[in-house]
Amino acid sequence: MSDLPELTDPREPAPSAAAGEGGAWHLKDLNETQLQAVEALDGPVLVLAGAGTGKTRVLTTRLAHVLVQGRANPLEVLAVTFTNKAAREMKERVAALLGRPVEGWWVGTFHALGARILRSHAEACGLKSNFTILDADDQVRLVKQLLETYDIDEKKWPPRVLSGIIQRWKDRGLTPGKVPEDEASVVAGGAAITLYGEYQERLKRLNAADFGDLLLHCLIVFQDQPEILKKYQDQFRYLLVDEYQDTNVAQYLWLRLLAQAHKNICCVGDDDQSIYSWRGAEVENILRFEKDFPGAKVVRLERNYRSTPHILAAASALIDHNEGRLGKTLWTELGGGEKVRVVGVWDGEEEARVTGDEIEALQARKQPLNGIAVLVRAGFQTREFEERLITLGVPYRVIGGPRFYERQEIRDAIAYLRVVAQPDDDLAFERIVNLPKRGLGPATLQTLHKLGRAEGISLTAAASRLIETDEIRPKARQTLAGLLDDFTGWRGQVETMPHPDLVAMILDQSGIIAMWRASKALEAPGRLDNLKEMIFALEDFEDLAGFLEHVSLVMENDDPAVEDKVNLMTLHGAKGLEFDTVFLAGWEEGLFPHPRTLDDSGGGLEEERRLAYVGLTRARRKAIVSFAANRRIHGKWQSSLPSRFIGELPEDHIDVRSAAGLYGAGRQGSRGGLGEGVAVFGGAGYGPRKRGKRRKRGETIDEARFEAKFVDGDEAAFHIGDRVFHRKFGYGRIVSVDGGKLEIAFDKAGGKKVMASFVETV
DNA sequence: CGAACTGCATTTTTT
DNA sequence: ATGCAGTTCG
Repeated sequence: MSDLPELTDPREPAPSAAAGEGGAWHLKDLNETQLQAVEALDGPVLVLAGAGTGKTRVLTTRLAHVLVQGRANPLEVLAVTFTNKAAREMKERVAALLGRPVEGWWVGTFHALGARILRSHAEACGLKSNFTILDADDQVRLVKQLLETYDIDEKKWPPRVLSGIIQRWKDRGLTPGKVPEDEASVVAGGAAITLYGEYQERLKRLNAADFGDLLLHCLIVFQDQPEILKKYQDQFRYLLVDEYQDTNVAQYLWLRLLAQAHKNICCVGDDDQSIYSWRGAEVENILRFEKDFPGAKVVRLERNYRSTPHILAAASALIDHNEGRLGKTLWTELGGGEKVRVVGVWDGEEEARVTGDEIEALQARKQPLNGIAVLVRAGFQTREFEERLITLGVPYRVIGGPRFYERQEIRDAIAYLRVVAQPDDDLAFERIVNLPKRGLGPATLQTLHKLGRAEGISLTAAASRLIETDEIRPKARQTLAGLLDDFTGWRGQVETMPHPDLVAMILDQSGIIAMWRASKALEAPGRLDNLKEMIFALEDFEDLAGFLEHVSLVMENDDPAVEDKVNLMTLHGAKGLEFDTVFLAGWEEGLFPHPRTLDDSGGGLEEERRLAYVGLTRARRKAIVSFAANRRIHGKWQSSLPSRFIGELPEDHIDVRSAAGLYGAGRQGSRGGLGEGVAVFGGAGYGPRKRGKRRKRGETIDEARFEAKFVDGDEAAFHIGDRVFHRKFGYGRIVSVDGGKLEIAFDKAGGKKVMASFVETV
């Protein structure tokens, strides 16, 4: 395990039938099955693409092939993905294959394409073409409002939950009228269905659509207006679908309708990588493909170009425990490589320490940090690794954190823009009517709501009427009039002023810039920076509307992976990525498989297992699975057993290094090789030896050991106002001291709460 | 209006 | 433990 294994030619170009045929330059480098998948242009095709089998290459080559062959022009090709990232990649790679950019084609996410169609036919489902797209946050707010108006107990039916229920119905293509009786009467005591109807009414009134509507409304339009459907059916000669195992019913119906005329639909996916059932995905779609599209050709991509034989064997054996798979047998011609390492440690801290040491060792051997990932089941688990990497001074990035456009100040700013662009957008109006504080409190808002509801008009409209009356106090009336004037003024400039200037002006005149300037909150400077950044980002868009569409549909996390950093992310976040070395942390019962998934009769467990499979198959050369015997979850210490998935890994392909006794005695199906007589972990050059005494399993751990870090640390040496240095955040000044925690205003990174042990005075 | 207090839940995440 | 949301008090 000193150096990475020598691999026999990782990217051996597969000789194939196409290689020799002149002219088909874009087909060279494909292996035989890949070629089949690319060349089967007529009729329905299902490509079962195992992990690491060159799925993206097939997808893009096929698209290029359709165009090169002159089977269709770009307008006649529909290619759908789930993420903007995947869509972008597809565009780039096809353009690269063709050696020229492609214009006007229909490549995008389901939602973006749905929105594109809907903008042209909005009136067919009761919207105007400038409808607003609501994000998850808006959806919940709206549901909450409805709960208040209908006096439903929010404690009993939290808005988030109800919003989720509505969303799931939409995922299944169900309008309020189509939800089955028996289901409707049961869910949330029958309240959910009523709410769903009202919710849809409200959306229409707001001239808004949520994400689910982008597809659902398309379906309705297609159903009510066959001539519109026909137009698109005829137009799309070739359809290509990525990650088919992740489609929900609405997406399935949408695709099936559009594919009806030419039936040239190619779906690519892997049932073993279906990990999104909780957000409406139906594996059944892929399992049923051959029935849905009679005469479908099925191509299995089974040759793996990514991982070593041990990793592949371990992953295959694991996933083999699932039932109802379409079944694939991955193989590779790669040679060499280490077995999958399975590491048992005492607790989460040790897990982080050991992982960190291993990463440092890789770093010392000049392995790029970008090629290293630590994958965890749940987001909170990244924290321990972060802390460890910070102390080691190893650069890292956390993938999947909060996103730019979800920040409060950005959403506030956007709300202003939304009201400018779309005066019916009550949700946005409400968000900013009293922001910054201008004395338009709940009383005024209530009056507005009442009037709006009575007259069936938007809040903006209600406001302009209200200021003509004396139903509200003169002061509020004046302020409101001023605000409306501002909006009118801004709207008047939309056409004439460059939009970044306009937005800068709006942010200024609205007072939100001044608000943050005046704020003495720790994070205020950072917020101002973000607002500036947003104005800067506006340059990239044609106009305000284009920007708003981007914000609603493309809430992306584009972290340019240019810097060399270790990647920390959840298993879900890792799908579609690959790394030389993958650390799979926290493989314990009670954490992974996650208990919340286990009640659902077996299906949940299988999805967790697929998640494990996804994790393992991310690794090119090295996979290290770890589990801790003790872990603190939600502030409580608990001891835990190794995940059942560890027991499902084939003995011949794993290398177990666990401290003796860390496997609980009660572990079922434990094999002799595990737990007893194995090299005691820590004896083999694994960095600092544990201090403190060891406890018996099940006994509460010595909390003092953790306290100690702070007590005998230099906490006492910190005072408010001190200048300090932090490895990650740089220089800053202490704002408050709370035991082992410091609040620091960093010069660059803004306000943060950090552990005293991670900073030093300067 | 804002600070302080209380109760409560706490997987995964895209669009 | 922690953070968030809702409530209460000054």
